[in-house]
Amino acid sequence: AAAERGIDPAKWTYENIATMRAELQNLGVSIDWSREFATCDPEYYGPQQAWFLRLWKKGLVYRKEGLVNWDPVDMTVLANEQVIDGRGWRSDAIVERKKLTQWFLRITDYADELLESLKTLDRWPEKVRLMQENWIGKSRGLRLTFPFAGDPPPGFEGGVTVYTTRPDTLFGASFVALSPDHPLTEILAAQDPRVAAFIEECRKGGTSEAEIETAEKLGFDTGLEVEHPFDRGWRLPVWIANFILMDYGTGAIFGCPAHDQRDLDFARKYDLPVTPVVLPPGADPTVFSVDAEAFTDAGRIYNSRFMDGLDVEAAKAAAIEKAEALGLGEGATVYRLRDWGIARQRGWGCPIPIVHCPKCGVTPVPERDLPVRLPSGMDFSRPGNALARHPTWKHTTCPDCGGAAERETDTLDTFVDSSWYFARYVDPTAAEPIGKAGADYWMPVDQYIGGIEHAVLHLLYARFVTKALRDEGLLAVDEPFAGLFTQGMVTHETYRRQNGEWVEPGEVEITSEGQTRRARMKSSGEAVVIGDIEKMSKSKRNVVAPADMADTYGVDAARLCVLSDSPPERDVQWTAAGVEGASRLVNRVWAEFDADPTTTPADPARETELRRATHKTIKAVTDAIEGWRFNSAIARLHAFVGVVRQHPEAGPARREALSALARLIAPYAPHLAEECWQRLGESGLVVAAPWPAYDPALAQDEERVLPVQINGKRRGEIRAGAGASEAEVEKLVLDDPEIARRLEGLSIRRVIVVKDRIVNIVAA
RNA sequence: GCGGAUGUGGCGGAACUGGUAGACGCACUGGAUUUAGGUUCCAGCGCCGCGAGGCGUGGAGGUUCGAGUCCUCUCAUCCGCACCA
Repeated sequence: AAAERGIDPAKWTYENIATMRAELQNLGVSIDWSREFATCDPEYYGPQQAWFLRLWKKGLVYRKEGLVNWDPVDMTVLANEQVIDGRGWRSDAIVERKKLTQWFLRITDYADELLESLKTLDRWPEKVRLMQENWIGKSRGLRLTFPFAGDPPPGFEGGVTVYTTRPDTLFGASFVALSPDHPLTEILAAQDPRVAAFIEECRKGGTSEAEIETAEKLGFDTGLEVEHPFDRGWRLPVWIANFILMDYGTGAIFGCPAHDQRDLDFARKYDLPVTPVVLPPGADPTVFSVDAEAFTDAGRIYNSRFMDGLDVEAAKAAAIEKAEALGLGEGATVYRLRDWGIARQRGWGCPIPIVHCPKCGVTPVPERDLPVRLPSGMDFSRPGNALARHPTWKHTTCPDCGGAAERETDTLDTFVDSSWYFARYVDPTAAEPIGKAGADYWMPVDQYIGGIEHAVLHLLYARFVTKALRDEGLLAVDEPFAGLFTQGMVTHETYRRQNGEWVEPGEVEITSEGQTRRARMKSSGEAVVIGDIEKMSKSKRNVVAPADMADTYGVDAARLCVLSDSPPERDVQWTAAGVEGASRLVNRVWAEFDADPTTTPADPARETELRRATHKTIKAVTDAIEGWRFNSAIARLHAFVGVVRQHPEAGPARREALSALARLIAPYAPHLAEECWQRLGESGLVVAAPWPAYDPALAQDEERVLPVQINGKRRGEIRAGAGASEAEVEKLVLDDPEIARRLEGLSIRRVIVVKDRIVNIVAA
């Protein structure tokens, strides 16, 4: 964003922060600003570098080759988001998957704990725990080696080792397939230009799993053959296939087309055999066949020699036992979770505090020399790493030998920044990365709030970093967030100029002609393309701030409007419609406090009526807030104001009602509430006043209206006292002339009375 | 492709554990106040039907005295898929 505007990213970032801080303050959001920091402050990323080095010394940080999106025209690494349909967003060149030495954090060392301690997070949404469980993807299976028929290819030892979660289907194998990134594939590519060409074909396009998994399946028959581990006379062809990920399992699979859909698609395309070995319950083994759809459910094993007749689970165990006895495999636990690649080739980020010395190798910067600061004057006008091409920054001396050396020019993924900031808030100026006294007092975070889009990555990284820092003695908790609430996405229409540039909604003027809506730039009149409704994001620029609404209607109306629209966990399409209603509520509330009450003496029945409404409202609003149903709470306040207005008589009931109203509305409309509180003659601030309590006896009606159904259809209603017994209610129903008329000619089979709820008569 | 959600009037949504579907708000319609417009107030407002009544919670089945809610299948949309963060 800064490069697009030709300004320094630091300036851009701090200006944005200032804007947002002003907006939050204007909205009256209660934040302890004394603890504020930015993750791009050296005072923050310095301590981050300190713990990074501690993890490095511990072996939790390491370097290995990883795949990146490479734009061959701009000669730069692209983020997945910058790869559109396999092409670079600026250059439009076909992106290649390229290997680069990268920095990684060993999150997989914590895979089991990350999975197990999900169970302790009882104040997290079930769906998030489920998504994390699936993401970690623990599976029990078999690691199994298929020996080569004949000698292995030159330069390669042993056979092809695959991992499978379905060893029960081994007799349905029809091929073995390697990832294009498998070591054997690379050896073959060096020997055979056709293999090299095939790999090159496979590497076209981005690195994202979605892209790889939805790409058309491509295969290459290497001509090599392996022996089936359970029948050495049975030979299987070795293919290379683009849908096999090097990062999962062993980077090689055996294909069982009858019982795996991807294998089946592959087998159909390349005309490989399809042999069913799991018989669906009730199917006839002489007739059953697999056509276009693989059978992946449980059944009975057949066509499988020593496993015949077993169920799927028993056969898995039998196959693992057999493989172990043969010395060709062993039962294995495998995780889908991969180590976390944290290096970015971007100038604007936390520098990795490492020096590369020609003599000493990879050398950490001593703690006394931290923070390693970003230089000023980086050139962001071209794509690529501005830090790497800075003229002087990287040249330094080796902290160990004192000889000439170069700094690491990769920076840390900003996910690292966001994985521990909450622990820095406990003491933002502490000398240690995390102030102990503060952490002991504040951690874990009682209630964390974030968008559902963070369900896996951010929340998993933060959990991992917490555990890693705990093991370093920097934290004493196992989990960072005791409670989690996931907000829905706020979405808005997107707009693009003719040149493809995203445009902010504020710059666009919309006109409607009947059904068609057109958009154009307010400034130039240039036609703008109206795009999809998507989550608000900086990159798509479809962000709207509530500030405009506050300017027109006041902050309290804006707050009420935002909160009353929909429950917070649900996605919302941003609209200013509804702010009128919020504004009216503010005015109506004030009108009640501002009005001179009538001096008519209060009628006891009306007093009670108002008191009941007050106590019911307190209960409903309190319950709604505790259940995060802010929209329902506001609906109840709307209704309550109407009742208060119907009871203008001065008296204790009205005073009780107004006192409750001021306190109940305070979280939503704090400025209004304080004015109302003062008008009541109360001292102090309403935010400091106790939350109103309700009397349970007053918070319910004395009498209930029970609908009466006949055969499930509503046919009338009766009035009964609250808590009336089934017998009492049944008598009232049967005595009701209207019900009796309805039942003429019918005989009653059964009367179902649900206390205080409903009556249903089954009659024929 | 895989994982997770969501789907209710013209619109945002309500309905806590299976028990009156549509609270509350927006929009709209009519009326009162006003010279007029706006504000404010009152009333109406799921669909079909003159009515009795019938039909209605994406679609198709099922369980139940009773289903928006539970089960099976299905469709659509959204979020995530490891370099947007």
